[in-house]
Amino acid sequence: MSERYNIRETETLWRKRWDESGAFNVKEDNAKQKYYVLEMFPYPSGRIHVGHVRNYTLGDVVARYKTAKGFNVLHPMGWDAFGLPAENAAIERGEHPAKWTLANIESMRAQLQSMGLSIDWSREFATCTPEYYRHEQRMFLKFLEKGIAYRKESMVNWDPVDHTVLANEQVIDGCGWRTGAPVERRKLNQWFLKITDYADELLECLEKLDRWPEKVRLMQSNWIGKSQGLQFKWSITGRDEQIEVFTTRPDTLFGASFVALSPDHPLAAKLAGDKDGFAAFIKQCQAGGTSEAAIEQAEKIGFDTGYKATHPLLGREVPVYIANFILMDYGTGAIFGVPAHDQRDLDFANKYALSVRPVVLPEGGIEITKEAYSGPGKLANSEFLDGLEVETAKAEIIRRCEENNTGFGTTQFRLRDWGISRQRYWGCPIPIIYCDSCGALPVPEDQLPVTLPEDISFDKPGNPLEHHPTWKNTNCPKCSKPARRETDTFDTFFESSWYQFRYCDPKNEVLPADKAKTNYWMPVEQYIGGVEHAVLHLLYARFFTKAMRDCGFVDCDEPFLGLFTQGMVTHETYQDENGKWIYPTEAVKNEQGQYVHTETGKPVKIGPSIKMSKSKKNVIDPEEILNTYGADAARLFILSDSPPERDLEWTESGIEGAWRFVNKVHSVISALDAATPAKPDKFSSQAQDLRRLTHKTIKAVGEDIEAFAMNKAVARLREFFNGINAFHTEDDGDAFALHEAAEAFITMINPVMPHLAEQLWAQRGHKTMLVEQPWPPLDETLLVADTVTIGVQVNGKVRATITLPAGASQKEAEEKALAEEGVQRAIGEQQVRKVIVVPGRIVNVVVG
RNA sequence: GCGCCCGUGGCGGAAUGGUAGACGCUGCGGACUUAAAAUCCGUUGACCUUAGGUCGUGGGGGUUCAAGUCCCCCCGGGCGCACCA
Repeated sequence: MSERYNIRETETLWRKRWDESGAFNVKEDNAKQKYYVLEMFPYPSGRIHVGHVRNYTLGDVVARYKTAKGFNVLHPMGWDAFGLPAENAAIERGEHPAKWTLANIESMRAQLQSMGLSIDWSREFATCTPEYYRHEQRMFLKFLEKGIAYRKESMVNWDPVDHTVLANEQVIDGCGWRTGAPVERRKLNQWFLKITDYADELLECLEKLDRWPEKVRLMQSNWIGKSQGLQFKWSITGRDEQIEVFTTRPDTLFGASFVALSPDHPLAAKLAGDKDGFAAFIKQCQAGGTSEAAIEQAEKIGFDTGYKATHPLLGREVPVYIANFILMDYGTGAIFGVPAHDQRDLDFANKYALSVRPVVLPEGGIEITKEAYSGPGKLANSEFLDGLEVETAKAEIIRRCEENNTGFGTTQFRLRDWGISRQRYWGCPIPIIYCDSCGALPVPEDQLPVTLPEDISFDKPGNPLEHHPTWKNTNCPKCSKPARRETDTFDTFFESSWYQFRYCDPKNEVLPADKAKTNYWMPVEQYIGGVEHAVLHLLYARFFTKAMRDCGFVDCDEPFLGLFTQGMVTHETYQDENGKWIYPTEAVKNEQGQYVHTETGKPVKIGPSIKMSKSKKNVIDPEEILNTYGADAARLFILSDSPPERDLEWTESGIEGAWRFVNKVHSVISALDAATPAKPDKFSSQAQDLRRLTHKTIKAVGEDIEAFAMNKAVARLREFFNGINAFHTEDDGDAFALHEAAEAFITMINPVMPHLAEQLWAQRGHKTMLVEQPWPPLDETLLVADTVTIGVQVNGKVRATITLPAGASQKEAEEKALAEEGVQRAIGEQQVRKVIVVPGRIVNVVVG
């Protein structure tokens, strides 16, 4: 009979059993259909946060459900173990990054394991080990061979105090996030991956990713930024050089009032290098960093070269400027300005008193002062284009330029090549050797992997590898003379770009992964993670997959067939009477129902539920939750209420409600008779009702999980439980129905509350574990009820409900509906014009 | 500025165009208890004095026998992108 449910003991017991039996360890099996479910792997910060709990619970529900549905499910876990925090810990506490990282992995693994996830831990790896990153070095060299990797000079954010490159997101208000020093723009030799070669494929394949959120596909599409237009040349009066520009609005050529070059354009210095004020102008352009925000705030400034440019079709000269808002990385690094139809050009023209010539006129004409017109209209003041619509004019002018050989129609992308060099220690070494005579050479195959030196010092700013006394010294593989190693390491997004393949064959010493294995497991059917990686990681991983494919490593085009992006976890915020943020654990309700501080007893101000953050202290510690309420309650709560794609509000009452349910399920289900009764020929009506509920729930829960509507699945299960709890057995049929319901219930709560489910399953005398138990079979014939209760409307308003036999005719329904007292009252003196009967749904009496 | 998403009880949220508010949280009432906690039972959209009715899915219009759901306009909130030529 029901005894008190010992959560801690029971949960530990079942985790041990799963572990000992290797319940979640899988291998390729061609007889079974595979299903690969993957959650974004964590950075080993040392402690899991609630976001992890949500992420991995969602994945585990899918994994356990798909396993029960008969799939061969791969559900692995690993560690995204390279990255800055380890170096910061080394600087702050003098602890070696490797030691710090490995210790963090140990504690985080224990925390994750206490969630009871159905993970194949035998496949675990950490990306910071040579066993993992050696394959990256091989891939990189193969990329180099194939022209996918290359080296070039580029502009970067440079922190003058730390002597290191900063990513755009590490620049805050033009200053380094750690040092606070104003960031400089610097030209640096960096390694790049030619993601732009894949721009078209990356864009086109987005259409096929129909199990991705529309939002993410759109973000990637915007990021890739394909645009079509005309690339054509202007002559410079009195010089031989030509200026090539790209435009998406070739139709506005006759509205041109200037040509502008990027300050980084090779022609800029040629045309203006000897002019007064040029050096100062360039310096001004370089100040202020390269972050989007910094660029946006910058005022448009230009430098008049004094030269004029012409185009054969235009027949007049326009001035040539150098302007700070022209990007060298996009298009050709030069433009022609049409102030009337481009806001930036108009701002620039107004500042330098350049002419404004409208050439596209909407109905009724326009006057341009401060706002450019970019809408539709007919061309004017444009000679042979006059009267044409914008699109026709574009085509026409491209045709003319191609005819006179000054230009051609082309496509440009916003996407830029991926700069992968980082001046860091804690990353994968880039396997390159620099020789004064032979240049940059790949590290020979037999010298791979290039491993990080263990004796490393962080006492100087800048790249520790650069400062290492001996590590970078080596000999040229070609001429054997002394040479230097590349001291930069890969961007840590490198590791996460291919880890999905590595799980398929995590111990392979020769290859990233064996093709036979990746061909079996890949692609990932269901990927789950935060939306913050919509363009970064998710785009890199897609690109990497294609690059690996083209280098013969894999036969896969897209890594993730299905993607689910979960919402954030939020919590109320609390402030004490001085406005200081306090932790949720420091606020308690007093007898009057007001929140007060646990120590001072003074009132606490409650703020809105917002994303958990350390600065606002509105965080909860998953370990504490797992210890107090158990994994099942934590999992249940995190799946309840909120749809997974939306933000989830963490509340104490919510987790307590979940905990209550766990205990109640245990006491109620434990108390049921465990014996398996024989199936009788006849069932009482209450038994039929229960069986219908059972099979309705089997259908609904399956559909909900497939649709990621975990909150609905939980609601169905609770409803089902309420039905079981209210049931009183009176005959053999009832016993059978209850037995059927109980076993189905236990099987279906398994994805959500696996420990409790196993415990109840065992208590019912089963010798096999629930992890081997298939999803309960659905009997569709039991879904149909003998009677249906439907609403009766009069002019669309519900006035009564009637209960009819399942196969009742329309006439019966109509008669019964009209016989209802409430219906008659609503009809009153009015004339019945029409009666609409939708069988099994509604009766609507139209009067008036 | 452009694009996308979302507005339903005190709260989180359900609802193939067909009985709005499933399921839960909170609150309230009761049982049990010396008492409390736990547990159990009942109740919980607003308004009208009850039978019963009226109003209710951000606001306004429309389509329909029937609209939270479809269409148009507006308001509010959130997210993404943004000198990309």
